[in-house]
Amino acid sequence: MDTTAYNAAPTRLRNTPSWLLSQVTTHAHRLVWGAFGSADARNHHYALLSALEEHGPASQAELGRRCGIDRSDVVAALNELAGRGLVTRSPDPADRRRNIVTVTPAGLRQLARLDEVLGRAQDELLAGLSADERDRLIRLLTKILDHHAAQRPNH
Amino acid sequence: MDTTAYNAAPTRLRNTPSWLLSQVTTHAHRLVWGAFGSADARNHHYALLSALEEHGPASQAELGRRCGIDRSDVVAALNELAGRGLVTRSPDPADRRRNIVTVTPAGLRQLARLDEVLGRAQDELLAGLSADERDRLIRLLTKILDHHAAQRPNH
DNA sequence: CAAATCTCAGCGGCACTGAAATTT
DNA sequence: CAAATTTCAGTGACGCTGAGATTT
Repeated sequence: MDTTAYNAAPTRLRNTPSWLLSQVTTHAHRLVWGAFGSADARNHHYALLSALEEHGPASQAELGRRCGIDRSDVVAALNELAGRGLVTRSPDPADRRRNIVTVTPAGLRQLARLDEVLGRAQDELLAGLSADERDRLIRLLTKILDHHAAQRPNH
Repeated sequence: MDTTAYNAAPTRLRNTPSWLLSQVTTHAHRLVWGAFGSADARNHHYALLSALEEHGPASQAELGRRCGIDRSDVVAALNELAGRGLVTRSPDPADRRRNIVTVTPAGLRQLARLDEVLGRAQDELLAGLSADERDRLIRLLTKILDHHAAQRPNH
């Protein structure tokens, strides 16, 4: 007798892309959460540190746009990062509505740590796929994302 | 100047499968939520109705296992479905720990309604992909899911 | 006794809304 | 004036935990 959950899932669900996506994303979330938890971090922290490392200092609104994080959640995540000395917030003299957020050396070290544990989580997540299949998956997901980004520029 | 969010996303994120998955799943959730909302339903409702339609009456624990829904959330969703006459709960005479959950004719009509709106949401979600690419995506996601189901039988 | 089932109360990450205060 | 930015308070779907009561 087959006792696995997914093999017994209703045909309707197994044929529905959005259901497959959410199931796989749940697995991914579990793995990444475990990996980041060992470094006391969350998804938003990694995204924000990545954006700051790649593009340099930025306003909170810009960070939110780049990472696809709501303005409100950017505030909360930056509070946590700043509280631990991983980023600094300073007023923008050129536009006093804005904060300029900058990543600190400690923030860059944390990012490197997260890169490592995150890589291992990806390997676990995709353990069932060949290198070719992983490439194809990334390309397909990127294509969907780009399509919707074109339909729905910024939020 | 390019003002789209996803094209500007950090390279680290765009190369991380789990991030791509969660972004696409967020889009999917928005579309499906909108579709189901027009029929006053949620994801769990569709999953449970699907399982009942395909496999016939079942206990709550079995429904949870089949659909990948936590026992606790099964209770809540069935409360809502039963309250609207879409399923019935009756004690199992053969094992009095269990309820036997059965879908009603109204539940089947609701399922048919949901099938229709859900199909349109999938088309929107995958509008950027060819039929071939959609097939490939489904196969890749299924392969990941089956791999983890084998590693992690039930829950 | 151990294990399974149903139920309830509650938590936490994440996406999101609405509104206020400030500045452009 | 309208629009953008930061911030806060709060909501809601969803995954999950722990515990109690009942039954096998």
